[in-house]
Amino acid sequence: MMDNLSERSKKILEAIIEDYIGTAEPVGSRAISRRHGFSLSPATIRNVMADLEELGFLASPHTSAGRIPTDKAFRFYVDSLLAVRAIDREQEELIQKQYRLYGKDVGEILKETSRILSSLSHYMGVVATPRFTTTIFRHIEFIKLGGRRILAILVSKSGIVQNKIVESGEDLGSEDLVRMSNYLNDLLKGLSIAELRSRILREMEDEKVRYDEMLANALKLSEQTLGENGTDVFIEGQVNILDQPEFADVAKMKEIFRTFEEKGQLVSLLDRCMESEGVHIFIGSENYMSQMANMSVITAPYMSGNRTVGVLGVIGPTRMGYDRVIPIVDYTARLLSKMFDVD
Amino acid sequence: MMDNLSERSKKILEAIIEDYIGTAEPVGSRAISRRHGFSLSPATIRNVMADLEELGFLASPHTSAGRIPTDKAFRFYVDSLLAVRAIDREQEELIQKQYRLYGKDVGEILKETSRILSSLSHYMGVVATPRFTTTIFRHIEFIKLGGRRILAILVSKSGIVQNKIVESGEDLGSEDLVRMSNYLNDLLKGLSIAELRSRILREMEDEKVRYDEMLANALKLSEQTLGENGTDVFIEGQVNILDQPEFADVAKMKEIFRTFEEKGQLVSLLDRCMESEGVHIFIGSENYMSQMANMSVITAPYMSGNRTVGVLGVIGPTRMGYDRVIPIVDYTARLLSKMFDVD
DNA sequence: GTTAGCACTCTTCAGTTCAGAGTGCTAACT
DNA sequence: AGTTAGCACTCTGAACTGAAGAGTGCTAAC
Repeated sequence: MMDNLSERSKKILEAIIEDYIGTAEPVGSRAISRRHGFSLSPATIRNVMADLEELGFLASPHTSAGRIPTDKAFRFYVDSLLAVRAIDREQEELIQKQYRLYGKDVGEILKETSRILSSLSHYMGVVATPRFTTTIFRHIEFIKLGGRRILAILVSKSGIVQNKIVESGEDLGSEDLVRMSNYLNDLLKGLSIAELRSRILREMEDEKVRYDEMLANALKLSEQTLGENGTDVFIEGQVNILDQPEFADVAKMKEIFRTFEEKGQLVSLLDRCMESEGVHIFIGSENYMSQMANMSVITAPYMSGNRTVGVLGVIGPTRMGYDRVIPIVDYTARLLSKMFDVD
Repeated sequence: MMDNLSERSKKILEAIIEDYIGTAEPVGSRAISRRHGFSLSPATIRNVMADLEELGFLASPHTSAGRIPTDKAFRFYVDSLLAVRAIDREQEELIQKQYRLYGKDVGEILKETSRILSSLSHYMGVVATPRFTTTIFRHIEFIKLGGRRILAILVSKSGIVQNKIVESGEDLGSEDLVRMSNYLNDLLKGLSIAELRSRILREMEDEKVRYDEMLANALKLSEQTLGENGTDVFIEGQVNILDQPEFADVAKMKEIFRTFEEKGQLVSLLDRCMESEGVHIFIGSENYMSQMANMSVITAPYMSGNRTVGVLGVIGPTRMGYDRVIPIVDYTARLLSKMFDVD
């Protein structure tokens, strides 16, 4: 689409975008003709810029400022102009070094991942916690707290732990709970969490369950445990965007922080990239959120085995250094996938 | 100390503080003489204010602005002038209604608590996660992940779950792990986590352990599990402070967000209130952190049974509505303690 | 001890001016 | 036909100004 740009126009557009990425300021014709070796006069550049504006790639804040690339320009840049570098050997090692796997729980690892994403990109790092439904069951355990409160612990094959306080209809002893766990662990072995529910419902119909109260209880409890497991998102490096000049304004900052404090919207945004593999890029208005008007999101799903379980990424201004950030996101997703690998 | 203020001076100081809490602006003599029924002329008020400034209770930003209460003034206000109201019946119900205990894990409950604190106070809510060392052991469980990676799950009597990925020296089967859990659960029953370590070390000396490799392994793993469990802090409602006029400045906001992104300092600040019961208040410079110059912290510890396990609180500007916030913090801490109650 | 009066200081805000940056257009050049 | 120099025009941002307003401190009188 729209690829009927002359070679020269493309070069100039690219130069403008790169200047803008560097400075966050409208770029003028003079600067382009001087800084890049075009051997064209500002006047000529201006003509081209006027054309590019016509086509919707550039916009001018006002008459006598330079021009700013539009979302459309960035999309074109990312799709057609950008040569994504492979990740730096150096950065690769940096990421690996920052990870310390052992002695941490999964939540901490995810938070750490988010932190690493933010510190390498200098933007915000986000990691959505694994959606439990896509993982495979490994273990369930009930522990008696006081009264009828029972702590249910659910573990996925890849080591993700979910625990919940559930309430049993009647007073159950510790031995009952152990029996129940054993029964369920046996019953549900190897199923995906998504399948669990229907399996449990089917089992409830079974004759042997109907006459064994304990089993019925076990199934009821497991149902409670599975009910609605929201995804959470770890956002780190929010301060980084305060360094971006385009947000150096109290009102805008408020809006952004408010957006990310309420994580619901972000979750649904990230969810969109769960399906397909590889790095996704959403530029400005492509996020369908007015608050994200000047922000881009670069995401990649991470997997456990061959199942996508979650998404991670970087959020920054639309004028972010895509060539630099894309490989970081990509590599980090691969690395995280490796950690959730079920050999 | 410094209590040799005349009754009138106190009244005036109180009026100034309350005005300042309300408006965040320097308050002038005229305003005081008018708004509060002092039947004193501005000139008289001015004389008193000059004295109060002399004594270090007031400061003037410049010649012709009004005056601002100092940290010392707020301290005096909180200690001597403030009549802490009991919590509103209405608010009490509001808090209770917002809590939904079942179907959540402890982490979510704490985050929720922090959210509630922030939404009721309109400042920032903070909740430090329980320090595991002060809780009582209930259960340990090992689950085999891939290879030598083992997921260790540790549960305290009050239902706090901690999980970690640990590495075993050799390849252990699932049955081994079950035996190990059973052995440890029996061995460590009823001990406080703090006592666990020495108990384990003592057990390692025991003859029967020396000749049973499995037991030795179990102890080693449990040691790994116990090693360094950092406290985390949930901070919610950071956006709320953006509404405070004294921070409506990009540089200050950056500083504040940076302070709270790095949670270490905050943890050590909160730790100071773990020892003694009841509500603690730290005003401005009392926090010994330059970034907290204009902020106050109101905290209260929460318990499990009769042991303090963590701290929660509210962070806001020094000119916060102490009379309103103190009962909120107090009541929330009690409520959270009740949830961790081991009947 | 209290207060009215008044000179003085300092901030804030609305205008105003001015330099600088960048554009768009026209006419000339290759 | 594409490229370029020249120039008038527009808009912003920074610096300066003056006036209004708020508040103080001091003095002298009540």
